[in-house]
Amino acid sequence: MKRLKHAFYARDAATLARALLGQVLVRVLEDGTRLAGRIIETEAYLGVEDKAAHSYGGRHTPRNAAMWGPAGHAYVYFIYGMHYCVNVVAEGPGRPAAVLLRALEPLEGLERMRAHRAGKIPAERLRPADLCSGPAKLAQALAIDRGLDHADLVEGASLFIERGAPVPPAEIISAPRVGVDYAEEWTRKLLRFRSRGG
DNA sequence: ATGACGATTTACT
DNA sequence: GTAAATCGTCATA
Repeated sequence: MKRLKHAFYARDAATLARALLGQVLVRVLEDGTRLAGRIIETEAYLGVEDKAAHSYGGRHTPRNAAMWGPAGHAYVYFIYGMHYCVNVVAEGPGRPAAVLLRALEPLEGLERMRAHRAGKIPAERLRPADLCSGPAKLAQALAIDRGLDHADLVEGASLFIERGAPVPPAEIISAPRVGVDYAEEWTRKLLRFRSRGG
């Protein structure tokens, strides 16, 4: 498989969000274990004009600094006091846009993902479909935390994306983004993308 | 120094 | 359907 290069990421977030569907997110653990999943759901956060984005209004804080950095790096943030979410930085300098990875279809390292997700959850509920079916779930399954904020997906060794089969436009379902009810007119915009049939 | 809140998940009624 | 869990971050002072 071939790793996606910088040019793939350096596009507007909505275009990147659609292009990421079907690509394969790869996480290499400290011990060399490879975890991978096909990206099946994304959300685009467009930049300073997007009231749902962390960069809205030009906000540039320690937390969201990665959004202002180079395309093709990770933006990982901690939310609700207990969860991490993973984004892929889009666009380029001065354009703080990113794509939130919302769901994967697990492909490699399922046992390890299950172990990461375990905790109090009964084994029966750790079917493959439950491992990466949400932004915080996939971060947990792939052991992605603040340590991977700013990680370079183009050159880095621990997190990157490999070329998969792109999802044709006709197979992409658009919907409003989740959890952004505060974003006024930006709440309704169709910036969430899902591969039909998962 | 303080306080309100969040790009979620889970369990429970 | 509703609510709890749980704390870093940021705006305000």
